[in-house]
Amino acid sequence: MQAGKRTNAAGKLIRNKILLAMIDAEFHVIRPHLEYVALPSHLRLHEPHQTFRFVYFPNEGLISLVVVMANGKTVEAGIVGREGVAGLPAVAGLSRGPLREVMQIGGNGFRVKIRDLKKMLDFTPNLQRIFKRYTMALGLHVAQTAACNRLHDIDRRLARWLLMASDRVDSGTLRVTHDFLATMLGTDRPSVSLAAGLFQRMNIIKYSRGAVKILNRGALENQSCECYAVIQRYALMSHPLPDQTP
Amino acid sequence: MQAGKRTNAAGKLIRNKILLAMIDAEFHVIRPHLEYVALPSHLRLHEPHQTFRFVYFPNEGLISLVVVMANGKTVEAGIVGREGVAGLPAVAGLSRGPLREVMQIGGNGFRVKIRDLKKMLDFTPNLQRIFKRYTMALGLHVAQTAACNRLHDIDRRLARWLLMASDRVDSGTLRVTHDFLATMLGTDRPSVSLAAGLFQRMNIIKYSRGAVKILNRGALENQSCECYAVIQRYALMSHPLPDQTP
DNA sequence: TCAGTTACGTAGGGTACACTACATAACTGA
DNA sequence: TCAGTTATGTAGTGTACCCTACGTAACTGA
Repeated sequence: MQAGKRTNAAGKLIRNKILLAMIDAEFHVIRPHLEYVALPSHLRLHEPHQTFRFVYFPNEGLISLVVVMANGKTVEAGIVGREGVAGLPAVAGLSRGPLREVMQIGGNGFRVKIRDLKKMLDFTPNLQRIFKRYTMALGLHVAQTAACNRLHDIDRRLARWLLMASDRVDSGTLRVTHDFLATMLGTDRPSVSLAAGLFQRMNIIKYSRGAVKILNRGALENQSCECYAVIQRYALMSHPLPDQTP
Repeated sequence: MQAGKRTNAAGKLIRNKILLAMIDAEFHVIRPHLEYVALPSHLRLHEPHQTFRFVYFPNEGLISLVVVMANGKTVEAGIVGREGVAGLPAVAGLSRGPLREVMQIGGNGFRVKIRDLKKMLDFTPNLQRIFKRYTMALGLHVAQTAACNRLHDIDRRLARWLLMASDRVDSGTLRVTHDFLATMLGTDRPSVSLAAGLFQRMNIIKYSRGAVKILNRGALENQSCECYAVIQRYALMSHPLPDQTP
């Protein structure tokens, strides 16, 4: 069982790394509560200042943590793939949060009611430790992003974002538009088109109507700022537990 | 005792709100490990990518969490006063972090060796809950700061910073230079001087050689962006436990 | 008292980028 | 097939702010 594949009660295969990193004894506690849900692109899992209702464990796809200002401007503070979980403030006991959590790239995943999760947390100390480490690592990720958004120009931030997103969806092709990228990078769409057009002319990426393909990853890493490596480094620190899948 | 003032073993009065929020039974566990230390301005409590050695509970003063880029540019990701604690990644089990933790405004406080703290955490579940909530609240604070640094101009960010700092040191006078403010706001010193000069001509603040005095708090709040209110709101959520001091 | 240091004032050029506007090309559905 | 919608190309203007440079004023210590 330790070495076998995991599924929820309905037999849906689990790919989310947090669920896979749980120890068997505790996984059996959460398993009955794992509801398989489609997470299509642009779906908003949580709106700012609303009460959390679910915690989401994505199997695939990408969740953006976005700050929305009163004037409508937005910028991404963090990013969550199948290595993570969305709805963390609720786990820590904060009923609301200032972030929009939105599917940037679609996929599927599992959700658990906050109430159910809270009831089980006292009996799953190992999961608590996983949450603790992941929360901290995400916080450091957000901090580095904060600095990057202030200090680095659009070209480098775009390169960083593409690399990070690519890592989290395990794919060299990303289904995103310039418009959505602008929302993430805290800039406007023409600025993204300029930066993306530059990379395309350099044969680093290739894109068309909502799909970006990375052609030369090494070159993209050269274009990116140091923030990619920093975030990568501390993201890895959050997964000390062995992946129990074969 | 519940209603009395708290001190460390050497009799030093405790003003840090996390230590004051602990329940008696757990405070007795940590008390012998609380080492009273001076925290003078500009003291670096932790350097990026170094191993954490202590957790700090400031009594007064202000700790800045600063991201330092390879090119030497810096920007503040978060801020900690006597309501909080520095060195959180170590508490969560991450031995290092990308942030510089530096005293922005001097004071005194208590420190605990990471090793000692880790040993006691299993026996202090209530403190664990406090850390969990505070970590999350600080993460949300950092996220909002990230967005603010990207989307709002220097005037508003300066106003926000002065208000936040003033709240955390319980004082209308802040001992900071334009130079240090530039480091925090991720800009250069002349830009800070221009913004500060504007506020001074408006009789909102008054400053001279490293001391800024807030003359008209309401006006400063009007100059600030919404981020001040947002951060304020979620910072308050992190302190659900009654303050046990009279 | 005076040199050295630190903090702030200010100015001018350069640039990234925000904003607006409009054009084109591709997909979509009736 | 064609209108409507969506995604991207591109241009031109304005501006915040970065960068550098240099000046002045206040504090500090010998």
